[in-house]
Amino acid sequence: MSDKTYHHGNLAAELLRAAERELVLNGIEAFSLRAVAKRAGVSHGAPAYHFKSARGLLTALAAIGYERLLEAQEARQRTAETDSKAQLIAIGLGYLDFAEANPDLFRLMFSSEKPDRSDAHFDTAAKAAYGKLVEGVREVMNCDPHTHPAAMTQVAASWAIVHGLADLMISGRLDGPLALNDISDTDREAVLSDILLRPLAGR
Amino acid sequence: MSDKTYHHGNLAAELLRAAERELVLNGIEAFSLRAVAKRAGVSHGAPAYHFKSARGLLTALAAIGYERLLEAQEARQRTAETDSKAQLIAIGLGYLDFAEANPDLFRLMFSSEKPDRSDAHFDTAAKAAYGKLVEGVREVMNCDPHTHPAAMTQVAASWAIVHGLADLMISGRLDGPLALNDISDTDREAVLSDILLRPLAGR
DNA sequence: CCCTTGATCTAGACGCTGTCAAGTCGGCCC
DNA sequence: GGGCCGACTTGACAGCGTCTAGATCAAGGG
Repeated sequence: MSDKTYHHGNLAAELLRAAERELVLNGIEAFSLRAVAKRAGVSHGAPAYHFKSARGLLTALAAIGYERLLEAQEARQRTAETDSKAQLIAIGLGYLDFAEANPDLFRLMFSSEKPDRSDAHFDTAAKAAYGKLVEGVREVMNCDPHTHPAAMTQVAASWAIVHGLADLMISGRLDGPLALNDISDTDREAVLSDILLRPLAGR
Repeated sequence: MSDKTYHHGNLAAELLRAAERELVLNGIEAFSLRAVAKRAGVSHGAPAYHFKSARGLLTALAAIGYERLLEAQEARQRTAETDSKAQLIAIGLGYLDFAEANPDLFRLMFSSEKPDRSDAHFDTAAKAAYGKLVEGVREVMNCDPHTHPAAMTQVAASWAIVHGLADLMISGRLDGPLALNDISDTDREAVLSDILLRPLAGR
C-alpha cells in the first residue's frame, strides 16, 4: 500500500478506506468529507474529483457494505449445516454479525438518506443481499416467493425480524432485557432459530 | 396561538413545533437549527436560550415523540378487542401507525445519536413506551418478563419484529415484496398477528 | 415616576462544513 | 520538446452550531 507515486495512485480506494475509518471513529452523524481528505493526506477538494460529492462517496461506501454483508452471510452458511433451515438461520446470523461488526456502516446502508439508491453499484449490491434472503426462504418453504404471496410474506417477516434485532442491538436497546450482544454464538443461534423458524414450523 | 407578546411568549413550545415541521420537510439529516429559528421568526441564537444546544432541542423533540408513540398505541388498544392477544397486536399496530405517520421523528428517536438518552424527560418517556410492550407480553404469557427469561425473550422478539417492520417500512424497503404500506388496516392486522402471535401459540 | 433587575432575545464573530471555479503539477504521446 | 490531459491543490463562498456581548422589555421597589 501507499505506493501512490506522490501525485497519482489509487486515491479513490484510499478515500474509501479513510471514509470507513472516519465512520467508525466519529459515527455517521459527525461524518466529515474534509476529515476524510485529511486522513487520506490529500486536500479537501480531492474527493470531489473521484466521487462527485459527499453523497457519492457515501453511496460507494454503502455499496461496499452490501457486498460485505453478503460475504458475512455466506461465511455463516459455509460453517452451518446444509439443510435449508440451518442455511436460513445462517443468513440471519450473518446479518447480525455484519451489523454488530459495522454498526455505523449498517446505519448508512439502511437508515440514511445520504446514499443514492438509484446508483447502479449500490442497487446491484443491495439487490444481491436481498436475493440471498429470498433464496433462503425459497429453499425452506420449497416455493418461489416471487410467485407465491405467502412465501413473500415470509420473506418480509424474516427480514423484519432479523433487521429489527440488528437495529435494536446496535443501538444498545437490547442490552438490558435480552442481552443478545454478549451471549455466546450458540445461544444467539438458538434464540434466532426460535424466533425465525417457529412461524415456519406451523405451516 | 401566536399570542407571543412580541418579546415574550412560549417560544420553547413554538420552537419545538417549528423543529418538527423542519424534520418533516427536510428530514433529520438536513436538519438545521438556524432554519428552525427562522421558521419560528426569531434570531438564530434564540434556541440556545431555551434548549442549550441543537442536541437539547432534538432530545426534547424525541421525548415528545415517545409520548406520542405511547398515545398511538393506546389509541389502537381502545378500539381493539379486550383479550390479551388482541391488545398486544394493538400495541404493535400503534407502533407501526406512529412510524408511518412520523418517519423522521421515528428515526430521531431510534436511529440517531443526537438525542441525549441520559436526559430525564427522554428517559422516562422512552421507558414508558417500553413498559407498555412489557405489559402487553406479560398479559399474553401470563407471567412477568422481569422475572421469567423466556418471557423477556418474547419481549425482545416482539419488539424486534415490530421495530424491524416499522424501520423497513419507512425506508421504503417493503414497497416491492410485501406492500405493507398501502394494504388495508385489517390486512395489516392479519399479517402482524400472523408474525407476532405464532411464536406464542406454540408455547 | 424613575430606575434597577432579571429574563429573553438579537447581533456579530469564530471555526467548521460541502461545493464550486480556477489554477497547478506530473507523466505521456506525437 | 511541446502540447495535452488526468489528478490534484488552492481559494472562495454560503451555511452551519456555538459562544459572547449587548439590546430590549416586564415587573417591581424606592
